[in-house]
Amino acid sequence: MKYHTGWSSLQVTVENIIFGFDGQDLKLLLVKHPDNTLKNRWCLPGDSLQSRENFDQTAARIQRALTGREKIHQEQLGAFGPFKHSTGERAASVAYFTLMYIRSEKLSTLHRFRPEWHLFHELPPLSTAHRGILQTALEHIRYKSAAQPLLFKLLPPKFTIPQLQQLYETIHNRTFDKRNFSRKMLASGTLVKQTDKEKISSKRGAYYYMLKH
Amino acid sequence: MKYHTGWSSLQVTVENIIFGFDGQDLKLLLVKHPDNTLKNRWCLPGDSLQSRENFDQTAARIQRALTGREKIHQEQLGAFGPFKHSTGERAASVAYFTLMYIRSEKLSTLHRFRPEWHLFHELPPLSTAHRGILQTALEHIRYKSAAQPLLFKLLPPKFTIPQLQQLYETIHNRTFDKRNFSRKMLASGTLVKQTDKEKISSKRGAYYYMLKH
DNA sequence: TCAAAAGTGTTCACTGTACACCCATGC
DNA sequence: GCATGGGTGTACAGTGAACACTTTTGA
Repeated sequence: MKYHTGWSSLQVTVENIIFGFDGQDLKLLLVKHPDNTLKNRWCLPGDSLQSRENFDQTAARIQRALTGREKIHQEQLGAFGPFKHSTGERAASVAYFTLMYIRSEKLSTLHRFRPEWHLFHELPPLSTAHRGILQTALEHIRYKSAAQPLLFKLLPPKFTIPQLQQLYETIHNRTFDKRNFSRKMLASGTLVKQTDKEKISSKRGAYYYMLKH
Repeated sequence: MKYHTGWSSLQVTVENIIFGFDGQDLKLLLVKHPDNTLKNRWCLPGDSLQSRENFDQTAARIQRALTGREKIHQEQLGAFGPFKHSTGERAASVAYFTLMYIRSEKLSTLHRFRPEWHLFHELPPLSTAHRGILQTALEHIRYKSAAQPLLFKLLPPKFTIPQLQQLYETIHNRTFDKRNFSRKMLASGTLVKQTDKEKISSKRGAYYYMLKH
């Protein structure tokens, strides 16, 4: 055992699972590489560390560069690998996930890697490593959102209970009873009913809610 | 954003939080560096990756080398850093925790880094980075053991309910009602009562239990 | 016989879940 | 006037938490 002597160094990238919700569908942000080996292949957005950055800061920078937004909820999932890449190089990933709501701006105009939102239920093929990371992210989010108000991070400032329920059902891949669901959410005491309604997805319209504070 | 080109490589070590329980006290395995800069300072055991190893394998190797045992429960906590070390180098850690019971063998004879079990309540001073990792490990284990039968991994094949309760109380840093505690543990259906008793810690003696299968 | 730890039951509040009907509106 | 999705209440079971006394035995 070498023990902290004879350091061997490693190529490390920070990969980002960026989930977005537009009030209707759950989506995942993917990019297309401009380099040769992975041309025309959709990938999780990622980058290596810049000098003086730590992992958290790198993940925040990537997310900011692609989405144009600050202060989005972000958590680390862990370190994966090292994998043997198709290029023959061995490299490791530190993976993060991000939860955000999707405003109407087009992403593609913002960045040269052509970031695009993909419907979560219709994702293009990803590499094995990226599929593994995505699977881990999903399990993590399911587990955590069962106990904590995590999924609110995906919602816009104003949202309806049916939207919230749809989001939970997509993530957990099951249905919930709407009476029990709304009772539980309202019982948390963090939702404030607004006076206006969302009238796109139904004739009657559903009241908007906002988070307290 | 460089995006997977112009790789910058990083010095990465795998650090291990190895918890042990001897039926009485919770302990943490620490080592002493043989090199100059950190001489006579207790540290978390860690190492860099050997060629072809992934993070899981490195953690397993370290743990095997120090404890002489295979197949011990091990989970990744995540990636930390990069930190600026006292040597001036920037390096990152991937941290793992391990839960095991302590047999009677002396560790110190097994390894040149003088691994020793330290009482969890009386740890020597550790570096800031290592203290942070340890804190994360504790929170993770508390959170997870509240919902899952994680702490059984710390127990020897034969154990008593009072030992199990003491372990939970140490990890969670609180007391539990012994009637509720034993009822809940027995209700899980995974404990098999033995016919013999542990008679060291009380005159009456406490029945041993084993995990099913 | 006393001290020290082991063992054991009941009650209550809360939480999750099952389940069905009326409401408001645009077409 | 009807189809579509929004909104609401009740009953029951399971789980977690509070709480006190008897048992065993070594010293």
